Amino acid sequence: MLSKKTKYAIKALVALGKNVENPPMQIVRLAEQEMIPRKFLEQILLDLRNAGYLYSKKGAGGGYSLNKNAADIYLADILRITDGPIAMVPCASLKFYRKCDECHDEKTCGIRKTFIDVRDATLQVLSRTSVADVIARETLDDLIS
Amino acid sequence: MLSKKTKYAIKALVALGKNVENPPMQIVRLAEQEMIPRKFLEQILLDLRNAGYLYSKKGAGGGYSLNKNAADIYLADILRITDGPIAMVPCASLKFYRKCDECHDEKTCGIRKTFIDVRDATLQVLSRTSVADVIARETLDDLIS
DNA sequence: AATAAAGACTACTTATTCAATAGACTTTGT
DNA sequence: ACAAAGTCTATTGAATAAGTAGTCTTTATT
Repeated sequence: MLSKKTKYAIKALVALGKNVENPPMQIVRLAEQEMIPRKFLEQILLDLRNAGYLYSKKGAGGGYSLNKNAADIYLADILRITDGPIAMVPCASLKFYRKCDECHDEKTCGIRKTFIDVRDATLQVLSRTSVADVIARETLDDLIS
Repeated sequence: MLSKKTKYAIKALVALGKNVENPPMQIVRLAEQEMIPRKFLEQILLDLRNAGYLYSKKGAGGGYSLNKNAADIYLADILRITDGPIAMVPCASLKFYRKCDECHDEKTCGIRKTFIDVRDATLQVLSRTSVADVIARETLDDLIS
């Protein structure tokens, strides 16, 4: 399951993506609008900022805005920042590889191979879906329904 | 991440799948062989049994064996027994649907749509991979290397 | 019939991780 | 100078996962 942290991160990015024409958005406003606990959101935004996805400005009139085009922010990368590995077992992780405690011989582990396939299938979606895509999908259905 | 419970479950099924020509295997033996805490394994096997995947026999000479052909035991179903939903968000789950707390309007939720795609991609692998496949993949590489 | 070898079931405890909160510090515009 | 923002680290509380314990039931063997 996705952590709340990750859900909040995605929601924040989507909100900032929609806010791109306007002046930077303050944490407090974002927290209220998206119903995210303020101090928790603060940490999340900080992580995203330190990873280069957000631009922030201190002081009066400050706030947060996207530091990249929404179309260049992929969910896979966000998940990795907030939740760590995408693979379901550490030994199948691309970016956070760790040996499984339970695993004797990784070379012949059928479980590992299967979960590498799962990881690839997951990434097929997540590393191609951007914040812009998520926004597009929302507004698309707004129009239809 | 997969829980240890699920990893243990898969390992147990694989071990029992390999043991299919022999008399039923006792919990204690299985626990030793697969390095799984005995009492924890006991619970796991019970779950798998109650779900119809294992046959068990009490008393002297008793033990556990598969109740289905290993080729008919799919990982997706096992995961659901031991870990619950496969989807990364409850609102995208096929078998364990629940509304997300954070979600206002599910109909237009871009996050939901994306994670339905992820779920489908994951199931594409997990609902086609059986215990027999896992075993095959192990022994296959035994031969090659 | 007695006994021992197994599994069945339920309850409990402990450890770990997640979610949230708190507070002191820094930067910047007016 | 001051207030409005973000920065950063530490701590607390809650939930879940992992593991443990103990008693009950069934069955094969003698």
